[in-house]
Amino acid sequence: MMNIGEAAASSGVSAKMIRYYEQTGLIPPAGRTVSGYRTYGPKDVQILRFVRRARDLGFPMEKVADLLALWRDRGRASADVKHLAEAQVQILEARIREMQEMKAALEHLVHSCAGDDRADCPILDDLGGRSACEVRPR
Amino acid sequence: MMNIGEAAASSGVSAKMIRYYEQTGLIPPAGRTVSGYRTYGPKDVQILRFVRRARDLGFPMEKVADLLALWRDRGRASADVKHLAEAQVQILEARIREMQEMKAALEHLVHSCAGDDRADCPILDDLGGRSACEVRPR
DNA sequence: ATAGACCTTCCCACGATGGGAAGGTCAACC
DNA sequence: GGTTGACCTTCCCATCGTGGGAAGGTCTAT
Repeated sequence: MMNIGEAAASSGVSAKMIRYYEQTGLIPPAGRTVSGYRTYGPKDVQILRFVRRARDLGFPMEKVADLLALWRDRGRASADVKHLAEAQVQILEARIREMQEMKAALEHLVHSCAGDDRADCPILDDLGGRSACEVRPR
Repeated sequence: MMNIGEAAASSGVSAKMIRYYEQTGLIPPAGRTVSGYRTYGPKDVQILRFVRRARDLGFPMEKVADLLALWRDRGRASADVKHLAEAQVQILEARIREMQEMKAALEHLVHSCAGDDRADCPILDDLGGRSACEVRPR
């Protein structure tokens, strides 16, 4: 059994976040010592690592909760897990595309700018609305 | 001269955001009618559009403020603008890379999962920590 | 016994955005 | 003139996930 600090160190989730996850119900309340300290066993650390890894894959907390529920459910269908993962892939793809568009637009402007000590600057001209080229409403 | 609603419609910035930008000092305080309504002229709308476009390129508000300052500064060096833009490109690249890594890891897992009605699921196994493959600390 | 490293709860902040309440104003129409 | 509906104002709250820090309690080692 370990303190929250040790659990944090061995799971990669900060103590702050562990408390937050507990508070929001993502993870079950930790055990407590008589003096009120939270206690964690290896199984709890495994749960924390699970959360950490799912977050590293970009899942929002809500989806992490779904994944945890499936993890606990011995009678789950792997298809359900796969669907969650595929949906997440699509979300990532959309974000990547969006940012690539930004990057392309920005690089275009960068290339057109001399970048010297003169004031003339196509980047500012463009932002100022000289040639409208809507990127896409956020 | 127009109301905030019209300024919002013709700049693509919501009325809420226009007030927020004013409150945080990103844009100068709008004029007011005797009854307290904010008033906007074409120049103000141009500023709003500038902000909108810079945000569309992913610049955080702080950098938008820098860009606005350069825009107003007749004696600027275009190199300063270009540096801001290049830094932003690098930030976008970093984010894109990060998300591509997530996506690749996730796709790998997706491909290894049968996605049928059986409980066996390599995705959950991986999240559960069976085979560690750190993605990278956030 | 005291120091220092831990823990607890509680509140605040971020970045940008939206929602909504409570109340004032304007324009148009009868 | 009066009413209606669309606008405007300010103010507060929520998001999402994370960190900072204060005020106070606990544990461990010297």
